[in-house]
This record gives sequence, C-alpha cells and structure tokens, in this order.
Amino acid sequence: MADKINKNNKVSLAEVARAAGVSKMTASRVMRGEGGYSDKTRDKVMAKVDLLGYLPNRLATVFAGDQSSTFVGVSIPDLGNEVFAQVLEGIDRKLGSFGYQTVLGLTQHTIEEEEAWIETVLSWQPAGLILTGRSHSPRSLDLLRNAGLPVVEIWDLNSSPLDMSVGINHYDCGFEMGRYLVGLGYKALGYVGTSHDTANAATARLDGFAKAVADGGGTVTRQFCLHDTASYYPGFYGTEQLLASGADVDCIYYQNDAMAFGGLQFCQKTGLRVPDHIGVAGWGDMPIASVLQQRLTSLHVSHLKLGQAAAEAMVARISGEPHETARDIGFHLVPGTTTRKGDL
Amino acid sequence: MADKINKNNKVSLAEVARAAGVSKMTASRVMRGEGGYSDKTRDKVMAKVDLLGYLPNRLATVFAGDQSSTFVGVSIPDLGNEVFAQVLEGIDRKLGSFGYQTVLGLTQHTIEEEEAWIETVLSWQPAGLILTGRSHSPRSLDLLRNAGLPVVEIWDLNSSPLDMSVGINHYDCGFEMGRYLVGLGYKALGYVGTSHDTANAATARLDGFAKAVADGGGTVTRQFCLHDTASYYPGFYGTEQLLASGADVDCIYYQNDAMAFGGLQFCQKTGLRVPDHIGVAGWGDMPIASVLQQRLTSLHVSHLKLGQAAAEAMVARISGEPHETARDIGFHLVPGTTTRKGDL
DNA sequence: AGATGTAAAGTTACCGGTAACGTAAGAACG
DNA sequence: CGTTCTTACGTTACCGGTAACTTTACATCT
Repeated sequence: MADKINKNNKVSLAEVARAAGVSKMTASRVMRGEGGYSDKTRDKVMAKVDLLGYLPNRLATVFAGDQSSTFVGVSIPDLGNEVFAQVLEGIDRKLGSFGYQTVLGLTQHTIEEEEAWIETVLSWQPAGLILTGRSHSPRSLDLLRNAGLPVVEIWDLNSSPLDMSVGINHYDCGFEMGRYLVGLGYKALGYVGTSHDTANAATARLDGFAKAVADGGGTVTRQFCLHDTASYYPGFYGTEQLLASGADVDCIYYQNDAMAFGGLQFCQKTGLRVPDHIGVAGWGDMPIASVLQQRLTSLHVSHLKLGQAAAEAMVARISGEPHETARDIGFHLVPGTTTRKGDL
Repeated sequence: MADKINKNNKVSLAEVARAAGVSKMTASRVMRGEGGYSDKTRDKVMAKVDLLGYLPNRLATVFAGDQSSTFVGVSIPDLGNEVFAQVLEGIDRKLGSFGYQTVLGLTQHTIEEEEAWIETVLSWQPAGLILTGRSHSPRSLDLLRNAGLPVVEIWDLNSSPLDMSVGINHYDCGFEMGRYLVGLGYKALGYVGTSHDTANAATARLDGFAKAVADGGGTVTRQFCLHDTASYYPGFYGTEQLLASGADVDCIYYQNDAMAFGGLQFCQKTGLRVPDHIGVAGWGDMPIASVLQQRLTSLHVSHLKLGQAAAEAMVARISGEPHETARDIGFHLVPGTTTRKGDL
C-alpha cells in the first residue's frame, strides 16, 4: 500500500496507475484525454485520480522537454506607481486567459536588479519574458540572446527591439505636450519629476518636451526630486522647491498626473490660482483626474491596454503566429482647465 | 561537436562536462561549489561554462526532488486598488531578498478564479502560497490540504487560519472608527463602498463600524456602488447617490481613502463644506492623504509592511523556523480635519 | 482456419540534474 | 613496505512524466 510514496508525499501518476491496475502510460493517456483507452479504463483511472487527489506535476512534463512551460517572466520597475500596476494587471489578466502565469520581478528601476532577476527566471525555463524598458545590462543582453526565447520590451516603444516592443513613444508625448503648452502662449515652462539615473521613459518625455518648447522659443526650468517615487508628495514639494528657487515659471509640466496633483495641492495651499497664476499639466490621465474639480491637462494612455497588448504579443510569438515587431499603443492629449484656454 | 544539442538549443551540464573533459557529476559539484574537486578542474569547468553560456536548469533540480522550488504563488484580488499593489510590492521585494520568486494570480475578488489559479500554480510545485482573504472554495481547501505546503492567508487576520495568517482585524478597524465618530457627536452616519458579494474585509469593517455606531445610539445608511473598484470615481458618485436618496447624514465613512477623496471632491463641487456641513472619514491612510488641504480622518495601515511580514512568515515556515500562527500588523486611527474636532 | 487489421493496452528510453555509492591514486602512518 | 586514510573524481540510478515503439486481444475477411 504505502510502498511508493515520494518524499514530497505527493501522489504520482504511477501510483494512480497502480491503484487503477493499468500502466503509467495508460493513465497518462487518460489524463490528457488523447484517446487510446476504453471508457471502462478511463472511469477506473479517473476514479482513482479523485480518490487519491492526484495533481499532475507540470514540472515533469516541461522538464521532459515535450512542451514548453507556461511561465512568462514579467519585470516591472515598481508598483508604487499606479501606471505600472495597471500595466501589470493588463498583462497578468491577458496572460491568464491564455493559460500562462506571470512570474513577477520588481527591478526598482535598476538594470542590475533586472539582470539578477533575468538570470534567475531564465533558469526556470519560462516561455518568454516581458521587460519594462529598453535599457538592459550587457550581461542581460547576453543571457537573453543565449536563451533565444520571446522577449517583449514594453513601455517605451523601441523600433528596433531585441525581439518585440509594445508601448508608446514617450519623446513624442513630451513633444506634443510642449507644443500644446507653447501654443497656449506659455513661455517660461517648468518641469517637476523624480530623478532618473538611467535613460528612461520620463527622460524621453522631458527631452521631447524641452525640444518642443525650445522650438517655440520658450525655456524649461527643471526640478528633480531625488530618491523618490513619482507620487503625490514629491509633486507637492518639487513644486515648492521649483518656485522657491526663484525661477520665473508660468506653467509646470509634471512627470505624471500624481505629481501634478501634488503640485495642484501646493498651489491651492499657497493661494496660487490655477490656471490664472500658473498652468499645470501632467501625464498619464490617471484615475484621480476623473474626480478633480478642474480637468487636469494631461495625456491619455491606456496602461491596461498596453499590458494586454504586450501579453497578446507574447502569446502570439509563443504560438508561432506572426506579430509586428513594434506595436504603438498611442496616446492623445487631453486639454484641461488647469492650463489657460486655447483660442479654439 | 554538435552531437548532443537538446531540442531547446540549450546547453546542458553534460555538454559542459564533455567540453571540459570531466564527468557530469564533477561539473555538477563545481557548479554548486560544494567541494570535492581540484582548483585546476574547477577552472577548466568554469571556463567552459563561460564559453558555452551554460545556465542551470532549475526545473531539473527541483524535479529530481532534491530540493523544493523557489516559487511562491501569490494571489491578489486586483491591482487597481492601490493598497493591494503595495501589499504585493512588499511581498515580492521581501521574497526576492530571500531568493524566492512570486508567481502572481489576480483573482478579481472571486473564489472561483482563485480556485482555478490554485490548481494551476500547485502543479508547478511551489514552495508555498500566499492568499489574500480567508474565504476559499471547498475544492481550494481540498487542494491546499492535499498539497500540504505552507500557506499564508493575508489581509483579514484569521485567528484559526489554514496554516498562517498575517493581517489586521478589519472588524476592529471599523469598530474603532465608528466609536471615534460617535464620540465626536455624529449620529446619522453614512457608508459608501463598493458591493461585496462575498464576505470580505470591507464587509468586516462595515460590520464593526455599524456595531460601534449602534452601540452609540446612531444609525448607518449604506450606499453601495455596484460592479466597480473601490477608487475615486465610485466614491464621488456613491456620495451623490447617498445624498440624493434623501438620507439625513452628518458624516460619511468610506470603504477607503480613494473613495473618501472622491467624496470630498463631490462635496467641494456641490458646495458642501467639510467638516462644517458633513464629516468625511476613510480607511487605509493612502499616499494621497499626504497632500490634501485637509488631513483626511482615516485609519493608518502599513500595507507594505503587511506584505513584507507575509513574505517573512512564508520564508520562516519554508525554512522550518517557528512562526506564529497569526501575526497582527496593527493599525492606528488618524484623526483629521475632515471630521469635526473632538473635545481634546 | 489462417491471414489481416485495429483498438487498447504495455515497455522502453529519455529529459537534466543530483544522491549514493564505487574507485583510483597519492599521502600518512606504523 | 604494506595498510589505511583522503582527495578527486567516475558510475549508476532515479525523480515524473511522455514519445515512440511493441504487444495483446479480438473482430473481420478470404
């Protein structure tokens, strides 16, 4: 009876087979429902499966090399930022609907963390990887090249990605907002964001923004909040610092809506009227924008859709279906009432 | 040369060993650094590891049953809710620091989704599971019992959990807020939350709240927003609906701070002064509370810490170290200016 | 009745590591 | 100088499934 219980105390297919009086192979065929057995045999086997509480060991199947795993490694910088949480939600839900599981890696925005995570997750033979960002360490690139599996780089659209890219063009985001604000007559722009050590999407937005403003003859005064996440409070005190620096600023562009909201709160607290005294613009069209008294001038991006599209690209690639190399999710500017009215 | 390349095109330990002119076993010993080889042999093997870009296949190791996997399944209801994102962040960071990986499952608040996910993730032989909530389907319970691995139920503290529990007592949260508000003289309380089909933590808070209010001789008028996440906008229109219903309400308790913020925005829009005309209280002490003009009366919970504690409990249990069955993270009420002043 | 075909099984080998055990060669010892 | 002890390896078997192949038991046909 208890002659062959594995160390894990788990029921194996062999035990089910023995209990049912058939061979392992027959039991395996029944489990997979691929035919080649009689109804009577199937019932016998399934009865024992229920009785013993047998649960297949997918590790063994994948290990045997007969099929690839259903793991997809997903690296995300951090979840304190609402937009990444939404992206992850989109990815996981969509992957789940196709029978894949997310193996999460929070990289804290560093390529070193990402590298360590990539090495670990690759050793688990994932079906593919979804990486946030387009900047990777040399060793990461080596590992990915060697592994030769599907890779989707998300967030900042990469026209020549490692494998595939899904995202938006952040430079264009910044540029469009810059052009819009300049078009409204703003000249002395401010920017409030967190510090970005590595070239990342926020930097790309700022670059695009600065270019558009410069093209329009304006200036951009930058204020970076060091060592902090791009959330409400850094927006609040970043604004305080920018204004305290004596910079002459008629409109502030924030790294995202959460920071812009923090800025709005600072303005309200200090009696600065928006948009009469100062304009405020954000990025991301985050949920909070939907309940503010004033419609925040922002740039809408569907983060959930971005995540879903990344998962779809991954699944398509795993299934061998064709998929475009770079998928642009797009964005659109949302004119709000936190900036002065255009001459529409 | 190319006599034994596996179908995955991946370099195996056997290939490294052959290239180095040693046996698989010796190469294995070198990889694990467990000794039993000469310096010369180690160098020979490592040189080939680098040359061939060998990456161990952890699936094989775990599969062989010699050690358990470093996967930990983590089920989370949704990431649209900021607090769960924070919990997940705490879990993943802490697990990662111990060398474990998070396999994510978003259950959309249903035990059916949870059940399906549990079955899948168990087939991957995880080292343990962290589940949000204490309500599980009968089959889930069967599966978990059968699997016999560490399980940490988080969020709503469970004094008699399946295995371990880390969280707070949500009933007590509600009770404390109810007692506080009644103590301030409020009598006609309102509650605005999302609908909860299943008995969950928000329901427990409401129950505790209602009890405290009833004890104090007050009443609670409930307003549920159907089919929505507990975010800003539902707080906004939930407030609108509650007040439109003609209910006489002097203070509203919200399911969380995000909803409370939505409520504050509604009040501001309609000219209801807070706290002069109506009191507002939330739950969770979310980041947004830090930048509002008025300090939101809320209840502070460290969600990040909750996640970390859950991961610590899991790791302790896996390592065979003793760990308390139920770990209470605690909370404290934050009196704000969105409710009238107490007679302190 | 013997030949042939087919459905329903069983047998064998293998995936990539590691535990357990075996062995050869040199060192240490009396 | 033979015995014993180490060190540094090599050999074998196994984890839990599945592909590929073989066998068995009948039914069907000539």
